[in-house]
Amino acid sequence: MLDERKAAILRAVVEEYIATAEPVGSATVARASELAVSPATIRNEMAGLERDGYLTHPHTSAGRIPTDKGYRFFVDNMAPTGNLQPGQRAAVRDFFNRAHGALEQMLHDTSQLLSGLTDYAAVVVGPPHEAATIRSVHLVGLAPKVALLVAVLSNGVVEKRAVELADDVTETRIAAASSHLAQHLTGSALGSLVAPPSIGDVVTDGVVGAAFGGLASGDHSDETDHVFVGGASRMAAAFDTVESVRHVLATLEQQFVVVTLLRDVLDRGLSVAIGAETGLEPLAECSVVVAPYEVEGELAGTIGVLGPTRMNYPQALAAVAVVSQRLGRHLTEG
Amino acid sequence: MLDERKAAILRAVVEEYIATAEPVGSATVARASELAVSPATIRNEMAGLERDGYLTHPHTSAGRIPTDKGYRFFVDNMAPTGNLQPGQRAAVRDFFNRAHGALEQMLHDTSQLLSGLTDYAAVVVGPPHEAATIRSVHLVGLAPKVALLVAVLSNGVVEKRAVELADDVTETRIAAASSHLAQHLTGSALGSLVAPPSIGDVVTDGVVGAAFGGLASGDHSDETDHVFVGGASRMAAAFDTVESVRHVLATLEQQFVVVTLLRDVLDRGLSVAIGAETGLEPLAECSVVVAPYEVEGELAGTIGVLGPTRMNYPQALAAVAVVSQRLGRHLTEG
DNA sequence: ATTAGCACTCAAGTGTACCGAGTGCTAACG
DNA sequence: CGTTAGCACTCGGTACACTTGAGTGCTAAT
Repeated sequence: MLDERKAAILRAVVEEYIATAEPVGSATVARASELAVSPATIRNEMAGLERDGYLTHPHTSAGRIPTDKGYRFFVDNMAPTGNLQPGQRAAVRDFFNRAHGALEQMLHDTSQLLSGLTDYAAVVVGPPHEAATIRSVHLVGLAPKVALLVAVLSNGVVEKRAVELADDVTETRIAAASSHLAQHLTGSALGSLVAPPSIGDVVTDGVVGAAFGGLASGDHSDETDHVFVGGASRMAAAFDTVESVRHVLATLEQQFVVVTLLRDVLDRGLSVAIGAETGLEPLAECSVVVAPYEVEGELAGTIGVLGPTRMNYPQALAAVAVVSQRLGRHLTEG
Repeated sequence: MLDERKAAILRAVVEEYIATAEPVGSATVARASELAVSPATIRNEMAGLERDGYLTHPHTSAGRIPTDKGYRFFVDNMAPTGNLQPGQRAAVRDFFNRAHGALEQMLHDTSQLLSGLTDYAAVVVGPPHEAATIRSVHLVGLAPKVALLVAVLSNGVVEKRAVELADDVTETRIAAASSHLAQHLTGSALGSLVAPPSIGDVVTDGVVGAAFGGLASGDHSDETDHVFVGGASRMAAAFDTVESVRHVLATLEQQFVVVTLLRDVLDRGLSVAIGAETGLEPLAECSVVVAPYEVEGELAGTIGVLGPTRMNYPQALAAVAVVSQRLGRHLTEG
């Protein structure tokens, strides 16, 4: 553990570097920190911090910049749990008061909100579907050989699956299958479906089977369906080479990877992953701040912010905390 | 109009610049073009081309690069309507044979495909909803004061709208409203809906009205709902400053702008918009290649590719043409 | 009309010198 | 003994001069 003064110096370096993106030298620290000591003393201490792996040196005659470990210490031991600026607080409140309807739109807009608050990219992962129960199921014929299964879930999500039909299934058979499905599936959780019993008619049974299979099998692809990434362009500004931007963008485009990342971080009991801690090569220069949100007391989903390792952690933590909380409350009530 | 030789030289410059991204000089053109003339002659001609606005000069001792006008001429008069590479042809065929079900998933995947073919960003705009007819409508109660209206359209799209209810509308009233809506709206086009007649019960009528209002009013936001942008990270590689990338990204994130852009270009009867022709400031360094696709003979939607002005037009045109055609055919059949 | 020849331009690369920010070390200080 | 002033040292950045070479535009010869 670091002694009092080393910690203060580290904090000063981190805060300064976050603000300016330039290596910070002993003089700057002496000025910025509350410590009434000379730059020389600061230098000695910084040498120690470097030996212990909290700081680095781009080159001999430059100031210090934090390492991942340095950021980690900063976040764990002294992130001031910043508050949002009053204007931002108001923006969040406004946003959630102007309650929009559909869940998916809501999550999408939330990712925009969060990105706007932080000026980084924001990710919002919707509630998993397995837990939700089915409120209604309908099978609708579309074309001669294809029908669409539409299920409305208790959380407001609408799941749809195309169902391939054998040749010339009549409208009435589809209707029969539809009501049979509705009768047996309504009320059960998507994660634990049991196949409806046979109805006697072999054609209808086939339709029911196909439709049911679509619903049950689709589960694994669920996660992919409701991830919303907002403001990717904002985080571009935080990097200085096109290559870095491309790597990060490419990663953000893989929804599955993003979802996994957030879940991983949460599973490890963290709320921040810094640089290599993300476990993803292309995100080596990035940090992620995550928070779960709860609906009706149950863990429902995750939100997160992705920015450069030198992101404004206090601000990002505050934004994520506030938004996750309000989002959860909003979804619980509405 | 350009004489034979000038055209050949312009073509050589454009093709070379597209390939190398470096200003091309008279010697290179003399080597690359079929013309059996000396660099000096080429120089004279290039000076003419520059005077006429087809080429520019980054600086005195550099080669020439095409202007927007130069690209325009190239595209209009001699884009070789390139063919896809055999491997890519096969990839497209494979893609459309492995027909996935739901329309939206399909469009999303198509944007990925197109982006993969061209290595630029791809945009796919789905069919407008107004033309589609309603195949089925259901109103599903979600929470005490909120229900969800779900409409399945003939093109396979599922529209959903949250409907706010007055206090304590009973399940049976919702059911009544649902079947009343189904009875009167099924079969009509989303663009020309007429309000269902009163049913006698004032509460139920209220629910019906609210639901109907949601459907009818939502039209304008339709376009936003089904634009799919794929491979934005790919086009990052084509630019050399982070700023450029950010501008383009930010534009691509505004779905409405993207849709409008594609429609505008098509409305002007173009299939390519180059640089300033896009009409969008942040896309000054970009070109867009678009094509409509038809479902059952009717114009249904648009696809497009967005890349740098020095994009590989023949390739992009070929890719867009093939994909739009196969997409249309696929949607018509399936 | 074409082209060889040539003077000219200018970006990019190279070497040198210098500045200055910042360090690490040492010796003095309280 | 911790702190600090002083100082030599390091090294990236900038400025400048110089060279190189790609490429042009013009002119005069073919």
